[in-house]
Amino acid sequence: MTAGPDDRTPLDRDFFDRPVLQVAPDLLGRVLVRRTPDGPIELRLTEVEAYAGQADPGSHAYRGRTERNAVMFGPPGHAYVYFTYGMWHCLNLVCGPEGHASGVLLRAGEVLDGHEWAYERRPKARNDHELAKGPARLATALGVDRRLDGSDVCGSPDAPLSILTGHPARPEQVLSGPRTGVGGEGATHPWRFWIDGDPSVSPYRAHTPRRRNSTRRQVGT
DNA sequence: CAGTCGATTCACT
DNA sequence: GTGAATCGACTGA
Repeated sequence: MTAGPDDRTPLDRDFFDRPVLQVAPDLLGRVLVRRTPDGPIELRLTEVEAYAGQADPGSHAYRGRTERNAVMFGPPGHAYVYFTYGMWHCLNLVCGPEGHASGVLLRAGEVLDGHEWAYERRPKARNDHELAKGPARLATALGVDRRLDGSDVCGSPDAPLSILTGHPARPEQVLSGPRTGVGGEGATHPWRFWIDGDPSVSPYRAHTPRRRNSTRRQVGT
């Protein structure tokens, strides 16, 4: 690895003001810094997914702007954090021009620093590679919740979240495939990107339609 | 206003 | 591989 002098330079907003399919793979190998009162955690991104605005049936922005997804419609370089399954958070980075509502879901990464704090939040992780192996695990390890929704990742160097240049993955290291857990039309596009062979990359799972509510069990034959 | 279900994870068979 | 956990946002009546 050639540790250049610029690898800790924050990415500027122009980096995110590009088509999401360009930004997403380009985020691999970059370093996400999460600063908390406890201390900083640094994460090298190894897996991401692209969500392509209002035209994308798999995106939260598909049915237009709501209170929850408002940040996606705002300027690039901000965090979109949502709460799901009643217990998890997931972290996205908004990209493309304002109003375009595209974003990149940060699905996995390798903890480079701050392991102590990451394990404190993820006591079930059995090794370093499991700390942020999956989008909700990543957000948990980093202590990210809805309070960080809208947070600028291209802002001050003391901000709660920022993205550094890192060592971007070379194109030949990057693989792509269908998005995890996305069903219907949105399942067909290979808009999930990961670093080939990295142990922190999460396993692929097809979309699983939820079972019928048990409070309304089926009656009759 | 009630019903449905989710860009998931974990325990268990 | 299957099912539970758990709650807020969204949908349609």
